[in-house]
Amino acid sequence: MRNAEFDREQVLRGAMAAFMHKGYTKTSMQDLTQATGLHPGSIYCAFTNKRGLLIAAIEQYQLDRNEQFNNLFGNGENVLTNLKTYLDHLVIECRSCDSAQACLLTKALNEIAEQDVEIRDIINQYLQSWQQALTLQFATATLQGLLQGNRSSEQRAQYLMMGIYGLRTFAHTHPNAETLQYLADQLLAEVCH
Amino acid sequence: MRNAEFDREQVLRGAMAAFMHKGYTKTSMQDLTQATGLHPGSIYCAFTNKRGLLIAAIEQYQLDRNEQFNNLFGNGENVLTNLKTYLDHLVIECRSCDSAQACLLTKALNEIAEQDVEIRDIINQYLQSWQQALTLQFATATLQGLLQGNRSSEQRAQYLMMGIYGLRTFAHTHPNAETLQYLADQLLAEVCH
DNA sequence: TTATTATTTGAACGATCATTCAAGTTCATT
DNA sequence: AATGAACTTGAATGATCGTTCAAATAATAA
Repeated sequence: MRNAEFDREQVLRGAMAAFMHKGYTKTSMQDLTQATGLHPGSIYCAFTNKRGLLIAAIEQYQLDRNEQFNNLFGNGENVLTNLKTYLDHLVIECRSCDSAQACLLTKALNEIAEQDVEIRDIINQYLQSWQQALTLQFATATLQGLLQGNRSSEQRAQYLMMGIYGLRTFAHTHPNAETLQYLADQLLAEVCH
Repeated sequence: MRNAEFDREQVLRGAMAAFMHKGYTKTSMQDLTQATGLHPGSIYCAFTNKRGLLIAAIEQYQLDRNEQFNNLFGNGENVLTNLKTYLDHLVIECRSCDSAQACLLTKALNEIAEQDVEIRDIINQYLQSWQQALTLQFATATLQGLLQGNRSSEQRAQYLMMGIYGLRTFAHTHPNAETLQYLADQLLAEVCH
C-alpha cells in the first residue's frame, strides 16, 4: 500500500485558479500540471480525467465558500449587519480585477451548463444550497423583526442570488468602484424591504 | 474582381448560434463550416480567422438586438408598458431552454473577457450603448412623470442591467416559470421606484 | 474575348490537445 | 528484509485543433 504524496486541497486550489483564469476548455493539461504540481499520470490516477479534476475543484470551491459563509454568519451578530458585510466583501472581490474574482460555479455554469448535464446538476445543487443558506438568514431576520414588507424568505433569497449573479457580470464591464458599491447597497435595501 | 457568394448576415447568424451553443473555445472550425455553410478557406478569406468570425458575429448580434430594441421602444407607447413587455420577452427567452437563450455578449464576456482585452473592450462598448439606450428610456419616463423616487436615469439603467444579467444566470439554474416571472416583476417594480 | 483579380475549394500541415502506459519508485504489510 | 500494491514519472499516442495554400472557378474590367 501507499498513500498519495500530494496535498489534495492544495492541488484542487491550484486547479481552481487555473479553471477560473482560463475557463475549463481553454485550460490545457499542461496548464493543470503546472498549476497543481502533479504529472499527467498522477492527475489521471487521482481524478480519472480533466473533467473529474474540474468536478473535484468545484466541490472544493463550494467547501471553501461554505466555510467563509458560516464564519461570517455564524458570529451571532445582527443578520442585516452580516448581509451588509457579505455584500461589501463581494464588491471588493469584484473590484480586484484578478481572475479569482470570478465565481467558479457561475463561470463553469455559463461555459458548460448546456454541454454537460451532470456537471450542470452538480453546480445547481451547490447554488441551491447556497440559496437555502441565505433563505435561512432571512428567516432569522424575519423572526427578529428586522425586515419590512411581506415577502417570503425564499423570495428574498432568490432575488439576492439574482442580484449577486448580476453584480458579478456587471463588474466584468469595469464600472467604477462607486457604481458597484451603489448597486450592492441598492440591492440590499431592496431585498430587505 | 468578384464578390462573395454567401449572404453575410446568414453566415454570421449561423456562427452566432454555434458560438452561443458551445462557447467560443469549444466551437471548432469544423462546427463553424457546418454552421455557416462556408469552407475553411472562405472563412479565413472573409474574416481572417476564427477570432475574426467571432468579432463579426458579435457585431451582428448587437445589430440584431438593437433593431429589436428600437422596434419595441420606438412604438410611441407608454415607456413603462414597453419595459414590462421587454422583461416579459426576456423571461420567455430564458424559459425556452435552447442555446439561443444565452446572450452572446455576456456569454463571450464571461468566457474570454480576461484573455482577450480587445474583444472585451468591443463587448463592453456594446453593453454600454445598450445601457445608454435604457437610460434614455428612463429619462423619457421621468419627463412624463411615470417614475417615483429621485434616482437618476443612469442609476436605474445600471440597476436594470445588473438585474437582466442576474436573471439570465438565474435562469441557468432552472427555476420554475413563476419564479422567473416574479423576479422580473420585482426587478421592474424596484427600478421604477 | 481576354486579362485580371477575388473567391471557393478541400486536402494537407504542424501544433497542440487529452489521454495512456510501461517502467521506476515508495511505503505499509508480512 | 522481502513482498506487493499503489503512486509517480514523462515520453509517446492518436485525435483534433486552427490555419494554410495551390489549384479551380467565377466575375469584373479592358
